[in-house]
This record gives sequence, structure tokens and C-alpha cells, in this order.
Amino acid sequence: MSKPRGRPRKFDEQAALAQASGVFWTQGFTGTSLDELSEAMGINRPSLYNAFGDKEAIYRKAFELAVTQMEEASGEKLAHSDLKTALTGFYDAAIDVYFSMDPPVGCFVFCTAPAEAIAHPEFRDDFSGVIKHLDTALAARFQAAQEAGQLSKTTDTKQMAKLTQAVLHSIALRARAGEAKPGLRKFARGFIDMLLP
Amino acid sequence: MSKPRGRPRKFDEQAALAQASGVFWTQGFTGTSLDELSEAMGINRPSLYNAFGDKEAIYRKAFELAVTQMEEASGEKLAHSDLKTALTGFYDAAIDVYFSMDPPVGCFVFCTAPAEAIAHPEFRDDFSGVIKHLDTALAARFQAAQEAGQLSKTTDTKQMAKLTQAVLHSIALRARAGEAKPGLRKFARGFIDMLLP
DNA sequence: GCTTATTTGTACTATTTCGCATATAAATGG
DNA sequence: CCATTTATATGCGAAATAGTACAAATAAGC
Repeated sequence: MSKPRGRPRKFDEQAALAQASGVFWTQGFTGTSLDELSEAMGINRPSLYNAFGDKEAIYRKAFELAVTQMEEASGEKLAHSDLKTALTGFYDAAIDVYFSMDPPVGCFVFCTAPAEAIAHPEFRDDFSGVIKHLDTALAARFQAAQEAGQLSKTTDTKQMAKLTQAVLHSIALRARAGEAKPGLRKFARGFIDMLLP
Repeated sequence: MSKPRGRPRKFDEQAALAQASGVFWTQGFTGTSLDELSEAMGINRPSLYNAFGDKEAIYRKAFELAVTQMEEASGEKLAHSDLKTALTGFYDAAIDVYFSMDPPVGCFVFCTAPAEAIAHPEFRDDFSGVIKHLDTALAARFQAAQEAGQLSKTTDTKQMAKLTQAVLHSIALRARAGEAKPGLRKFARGFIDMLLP
């Protein structure tokens, strides 16, 4: 609890990472220079290394932060007791994030991260982890719905989870391609209606 | 028909672009240097500029080539008279492309291209064009199935096309995340079975 | 054979990039 | 007040990068 010994930091670590996240999000890992990061985070390069490590480490921490925020926002919506409401809220939350910048940039995880996944296996593992985590979260939600009698016992919850995530993937990509928000929301609703008539 | 005037080229334009496509595919636009391209294509830098233009121009031509090959392969499968066979072939063809390299790299269009779409609006338009083109092709295929009596007249063919493409998007991303081929084929088949019971 | 047209290859430049060395600043502990 | 610890700031340096100038090479046209 005692204050750290040396000169105090001039920046907030989380806020700085949030800035870094925004830059990586729009420009990608290789497309972002340390000078740009330094500028956006308000920290000069030597302090960056001191606080976060090299460029890869900064990227992974920024990525993790973006994922955490995303999972918290959508996870909350997904927990709603009514499945249809839960799914609608889940997609809407994601779409809101995809359109949170100007111009809209789509998804960090599903649009930016994949490009670096081949050259950087650690990035690929981070990326793969998000997909798997979401698979299990969605499958668990569908299983809960089955037990609550909102869903037929015969439906394959894992397959349904993958399909639900597929729609999210598509929305992410379409948002980055420049499609408008209402069309994407409509697409999500159409899918939900088909799933839960 | 007469032979061109000056010194003849030492390389085949299409083959060289195919090589460039492979490099961009795995490393992205910013992740690829002109030296790497020069090396992979077997053409030194000044000749690259002379033949194709700058790095952006090379990228767009390589992208276009990859898209064309992809659309030809999957379009052929999609044309099969039986809808179920057509869709199965469509996905299998795509999956084969996604696993055609070692290690498997997933999709150029849906995994690599999106990352550059914000910084390069021309790339975004190329990317967006593929999505729209596939939307119309799939919708047309479903409409044909309706007219052939293989599909209920009440189904929304456009929505169905988007859903079908969503599954493709997801397969592309999962392939890049490192998921294995059989699981992705199974996912596709599960979707088709759900669509056409 | 000579001119013209085009490609190739070497070499160059200006810029950007990452990472670090070194010195200075700002805090705590005693 | 002094030693210790940590952060900041300036700036260096080696490597990579995009793009180009220029001369040599290789063809066709006449």
C-alpha cells in the first residue's frame, strides 16, 4: 500500500493503453509506428519501453484491454433472462462498439487482428482465444435456455453458438467494409427471428 | 498481334502477381516490403514499378487476381443444379483454398484485406465489392432454387444469402485462428442441414 | 547497321523505423 | 540532507524502406 519509491508516472496505464488500442485498431500492428503510439499515448518512447515493453507487448496489452471491454459489454446483455432479448442486446452492444469511432472502424478482434495472425503466432493465439471463449459463453447461454424451457432440447447448442458467432463475424466485417448500422441491426434481428420463431 | 518493340520481359505477369498475392496474403500490405515482393516475384524493384506501378497498385492487382480465382472456383460449385450439393461444394471449395498453403493461412479477402481497409479507402472499396458481389450471387442462386421448387417461396433470399456468407466469413476467420479443416467442414454441413432439412 | 523502344540491373538518396545510451528530474527512506 | 529508486527527455545509431536516376542490355522497324 505504500507509495512506490521513485519518480511517479505522468500517465494512467489503462488510459494510455486505451489510446494505443484505438491506434492499433485502425492501423493494425505493422501499420502503427512507435512514434505514432508515443504521440497518441502521450508517452515518449523510452518510457513506453519501460512501462509496457516492446511494440509486441504494447499491442498484446492493448488488444487484451479491447477484448475485455467488449466481453464485459456484450456479456452483460447476454445474461438477460429472455433469450431473444439477450441475443438482440448482444448484437446491438457489439454493433455499437463497431460504430463507436468516426469513421466507423468495425472490430479490432475480427478485422484487424487476423491480418497479423500468421506472422505473429502469439497474436494468433490471443485471437483464437477470443473465438473459443465466445463459443463456450454462447453455448452455455443456449444450454441455460434449454434448461429454462425456452429452447428445444434437441437443438445442438454448440452448433448454434458457432452460428451465432458467425453472424457476429459477418457484422464485424461488413461494418469495416462500410455498410451502414441499420442494415446490420436488421440482419441480426432477421437471424434471431429465424432462430427463435 | 505484332511483337512489342523493346526488350522483352523476363517474367509472366500473371505468375508474378500470383506470387505477390501469396506474400500479401500471409503478411498483409504494410507487413510486406518491396524487397520481399521483388524477391518472391523474381523481378527487381525498378521493373516492378515499370510493370505494375507502386506498392498499392501491385497489391490491388494481386488482390483482384486472388478474388477472381476464388470466385471462379466457388462459382462453379454453386452452379450445381441441386441446392444442397451446390452449397456443400461452395463451402468445400473455399475451405480448400483456405488450407492450400502450409501452414494454412485462411482467407486473403476476409482475414488480410480488412486490416488495411481503414487506412486505404481504395482497398476498402475492393473489399466491399467482393462482399456485395457474393451477396448478389448467393441471392440469385437461392432465387433460382425457389423457382425450381427446391426452396419455399416465402423465404427471404437476400437474408439467406447474407447468412450463408456469414458462415463463410466465420470459416475464414476460424481457419486463420488455427482451427482444423474437418471441424470447419462439419460446421458448414451443419448449417446446410439446418437450412435445408 | 543504325535508330528507336522497352526492360533490366546497379547504385543512390531521403526518410522512417526500432531500440537504446545517457543525462536529468522527481519522488521516497533514513 | 543525502543516497536510492524510478520516470522522463534528448538524441544517437543501425537497419530497413520506398522510390528513382542512369547506364547497359535486348528486342523490333527500317
